[in-house]
Amino acid sequence: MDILNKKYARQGIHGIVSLFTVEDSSIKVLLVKEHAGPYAGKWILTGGAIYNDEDIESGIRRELKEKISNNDFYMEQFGIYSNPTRTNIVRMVAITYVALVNNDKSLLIENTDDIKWFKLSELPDLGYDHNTILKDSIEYLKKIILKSNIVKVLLPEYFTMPQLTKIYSTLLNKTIDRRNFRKKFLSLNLIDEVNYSGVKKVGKPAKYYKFKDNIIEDKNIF
Amino acid sequence: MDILNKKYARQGIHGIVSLFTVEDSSIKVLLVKEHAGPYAGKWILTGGAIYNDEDIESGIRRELKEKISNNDFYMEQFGIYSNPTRTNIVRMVAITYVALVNNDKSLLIENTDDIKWFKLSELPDLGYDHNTILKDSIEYLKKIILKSNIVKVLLPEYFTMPQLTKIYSTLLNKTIDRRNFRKKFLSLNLIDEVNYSGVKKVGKPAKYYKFKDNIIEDKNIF
DNA sequence: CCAAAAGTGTTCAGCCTACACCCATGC
DNA sequence: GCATGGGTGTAGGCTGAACACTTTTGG
Repeated sequence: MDILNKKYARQGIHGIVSLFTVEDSSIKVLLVKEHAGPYAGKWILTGGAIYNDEDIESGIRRELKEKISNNDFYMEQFGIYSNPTRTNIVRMVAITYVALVNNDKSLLIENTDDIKWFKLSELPDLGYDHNTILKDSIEYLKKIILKSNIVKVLLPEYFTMPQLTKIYSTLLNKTIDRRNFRKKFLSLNLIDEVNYSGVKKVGKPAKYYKFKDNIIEDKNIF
Repeated sequence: MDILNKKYARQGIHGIVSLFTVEDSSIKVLLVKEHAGPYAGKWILTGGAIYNDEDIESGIRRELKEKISNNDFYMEQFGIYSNPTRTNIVRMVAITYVALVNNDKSLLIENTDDIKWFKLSELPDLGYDHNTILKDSIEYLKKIILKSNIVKVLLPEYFTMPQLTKIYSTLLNKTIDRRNFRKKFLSLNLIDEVNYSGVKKVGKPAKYYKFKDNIIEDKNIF
């Protein structure tokens, strides 16, 4: 490739990530406010331009490190947006990722007005083509949680069946029969029962479980 | 993005495609011989650098137009190879596609020694990281043919159940029960019976079918 | 009539769904 | 003991796999 040829000059790669979490039974996505350019003032997805000497996943993790304190998240590439008019400075190809992170109150490094978790039911209009990317991300997320144990990052180490059921029910946005879910999930052999007693509440106490180590499989959960 | 910043300068995008076809009950992939650079003389997958003003799919179709006469192929993006050391001139991110095309003898525009269809059982060692990309392509191809009617491009307009079964059996590299396959495929509602009589052979004559128009769905075929 | 190839029907097992029922706790 | 919530069991329907049987042709 002739690097001086105008046809190829001035291309760049954007790594863009839809980082989701679940809090109070709703899904939230991390957005930042754009400072400059044609979409200044608009909310956009996180990520940014990738350096020459890093792969895309590293670039995204670098960007997120500046924004959230928890770096233990699940991440998966799902799309590409290569329309040459999607940005108007230089030609940028967007490589898009879906990510999941456990929420806790201390997650955001700076709790300013320029970075916030948004409920999916209260989304603003996003800059660039990020409305489309986010919509596609949500669709993709629903698909992949049915095929692996990636919700692991959304739960504490020890958790109960009702907790697990609730996460799935929230992410899929539908009611799930707790009795059938229990049987199905146990049969997948992804979790082990642990001897642990949580905080006591009304009703029969729930058993606690933990995910087995390092299992990401392609089984269909539903 | 500051386009003069060295961190971002000199990046480019490769569109790379594993173009498959089926001929004589075997899968073949189109390879070209590399002329220059560190891998000169090696066989590699088709594709190339994407121009500033085109999206990736257009770039790949432009490249393929120079090589094959039939432009009616199915194409789907499946991967990204962004390791910064995968090429050694400038930093190139590879966006990879799987494609399927109907084979006929006049397919190749130039029938030189520098472009050839290779059976998967007789593959040479490929240049760059294309061995990996091709391996991943095959895996991906097997997955997607179970979820849509993309094999349409591999068949004539009117075809029989035995023909269809054979294509699937070849692509998946396993034996398929013709009776169960027939029932399953018909229930998907992707094809219509047509009133047509093919060449007569030994045995009961097969019914002919054609694909319905414009259906690409996410049903699971197996 | 027989072989060959295509098409039809039947049976069984496994899985999902929808529920009824039982069990352990706090008050 | 009773309300609350978690855990167990069962019956019906759908789907896929295995395979016996029937149909239509050529010779």
